Amino acid sequence: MENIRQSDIAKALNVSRVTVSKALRDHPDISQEMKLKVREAVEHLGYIPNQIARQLNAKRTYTVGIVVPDLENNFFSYMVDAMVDYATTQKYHVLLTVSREKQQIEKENIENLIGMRVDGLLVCLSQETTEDGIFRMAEKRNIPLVFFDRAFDNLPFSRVIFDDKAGAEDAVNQVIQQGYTRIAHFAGYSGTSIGRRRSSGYQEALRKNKIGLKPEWMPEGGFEWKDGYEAFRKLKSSGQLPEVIFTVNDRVALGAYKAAKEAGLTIPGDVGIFGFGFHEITDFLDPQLTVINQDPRKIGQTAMNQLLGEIEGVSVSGSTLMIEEEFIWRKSVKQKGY
Amino acid sequence: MENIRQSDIAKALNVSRVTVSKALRDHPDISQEMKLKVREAVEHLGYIPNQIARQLNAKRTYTVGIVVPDLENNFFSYMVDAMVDYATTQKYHVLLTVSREKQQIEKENIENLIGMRVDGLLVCLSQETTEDGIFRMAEKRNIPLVFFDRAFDNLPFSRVIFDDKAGAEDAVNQVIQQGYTRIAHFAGYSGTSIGRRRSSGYQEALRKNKIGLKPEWMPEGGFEWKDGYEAFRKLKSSGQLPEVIFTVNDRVALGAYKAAKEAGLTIPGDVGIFGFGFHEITDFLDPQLTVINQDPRKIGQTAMNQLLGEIEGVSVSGSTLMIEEEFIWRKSVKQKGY
DNA sequence: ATGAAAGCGCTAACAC
DNA sequence: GTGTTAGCGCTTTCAT
Repeated sequence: MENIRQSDIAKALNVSRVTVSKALRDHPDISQEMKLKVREAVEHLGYIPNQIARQLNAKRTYTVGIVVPDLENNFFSYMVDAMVDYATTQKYHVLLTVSREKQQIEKENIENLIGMRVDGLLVCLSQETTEDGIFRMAEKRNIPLVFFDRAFDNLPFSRVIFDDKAGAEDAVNQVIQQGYTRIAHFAGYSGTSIGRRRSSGYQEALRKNKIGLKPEWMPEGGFEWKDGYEAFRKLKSSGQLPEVIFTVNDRVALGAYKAAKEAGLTIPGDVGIFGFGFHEITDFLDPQLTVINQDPRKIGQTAMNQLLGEIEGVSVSGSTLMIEEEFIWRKSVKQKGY
Repeated sequence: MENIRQSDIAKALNVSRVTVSKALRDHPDISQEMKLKVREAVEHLGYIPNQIARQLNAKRTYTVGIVVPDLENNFFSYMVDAMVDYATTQKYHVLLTVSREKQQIEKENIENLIGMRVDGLLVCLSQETTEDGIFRMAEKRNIPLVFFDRAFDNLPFSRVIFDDKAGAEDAVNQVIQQGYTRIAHFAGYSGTSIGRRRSSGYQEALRKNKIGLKPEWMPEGGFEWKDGYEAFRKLKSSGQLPEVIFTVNDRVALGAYKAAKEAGLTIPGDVGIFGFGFHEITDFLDPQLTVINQDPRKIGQTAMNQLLGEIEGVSVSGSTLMIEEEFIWRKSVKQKGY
């Protein structure tokens, strides 16, 4: 059985296709009797409207495109989950693409999605991305676009991002209030805005508390557990171990745990560790990670909501929405109790 | 700037729209000179073909629909990641939906995707699903569909599933070969095919080794960490602790770890634990989990490959593809060294 | 080598 | 109340 069309129903009922079209959309033109007949035929024949045809006509697809760097990272999969959830409640469809952290793939994804005539775009920049050409062209085409989690600063699109600087500063400050002064930071890359914001919160907290910065305590590396592992080993072999390490994310914290344990050090006894993070993994770390908690669902929901708002013309583009973070004390940093 | 069309290019070049259409698709009819001109104009005007119009005409969308129970579960997000990856290399788009483990939402998702005229469907059944009506209708409509990870047995669609029975049987057998006889199984739900297959592999291994089954050592509960936690506590308070526990998945293992540690028991000294699992979490468990390793990317890749094959008419529907699992000894079960 | 005509399935404007 | 006409942007015969 092939797909059946409105005209098939029309033929079966001996009326014109337009009558059917109108009946389906409950147009006042059509009599109740006719509508009933049509509905029966729809049921009986298993008619499902061809959205493609509708979309061509309406010049609208009720579809949004998502470009995400990676879905294996649970952080992103939570965001996408929340986006799909919210889109579905609003009767929008979701076309999903993955950039694999590559600028070139990201660009192709966006072009493909524009070809598919999505009503709007949700993008989280790849770590590589430095060129904004493709975004300029989206701007020219008036395509609603919202950045989430990672964004360009100098483009007229809305952005939904965590308030990392405030989160980091608050956390480091709380740790300092507990009496710590020797606090290192495993900083990811300063080439990314994420890395910069977190580092700047850290530095701000030290500065406000009149604690000097030590470059050797702010090693850059990356965002994976291997990077935390390496950074810890280097720090250890330098003989300059701090009291507490603030890691740029939970994967880096994981690596630091591993290296610390291998070196025969206990957490938090010999060294405390805390960092940005978000989900159940950090509950099961031993000891539980003290964390600046990020809720990826919040960012996903907010971003989709903002985008749909812009599409429907009820929200203004170019907004910056900051998502709050919460510092949660757990076992991996000792509370001295000052 | 609005979207521009082929006719705009045609106007600019003073030729007919058909000439442009042909030039774009490198049709032999058109002169090199003309093609160059067209390409320049495309570049200059920023023309991007309207795929919606193409799709309506071609009666094909080069889009596949995915229905997945949940994206927060890393197990599924890995699968989806692999699917998107593979689809992209084959120039297919992906429409993503999430069923939240609800039969009703799953059904609506499938209807929506059919309305969007996807070329094929990839579905992982929700835990609730018992009715196959919607799948019967997909069958009638000749829509290629491939089940992944969770499937109906009695429908003429292809299925890509882990060979859990073999995996469980092999693992339990290996453990028995190490000299263990007192092995319990935290079994999830026997209402799911996953639960049944894993349990049946466990039972088969015991039977073949002439070890009696003890119902009190095969508690059912669920698939979350709380369930492993509860099951362990019950077992402990019954005073009937086995030497080794085989858990239906890694989350249940996690719960068992937690309960064991709270009870002051060491792993693997007082009790060994192993189970189905797949990703980095199990590397960071302390001790590392001995695991029947499942690779969700394999299932995702294979399922997408099978579906696209069926769409293109080169693969036969109704196939069952079994994905192999690998038993990996790590620290959570002692190898006695027999 | 180029173009005119028709159609993909649906909707909107305007008759009858 | 129901039907006719035209068009969304593109492709595919079939003429010229």
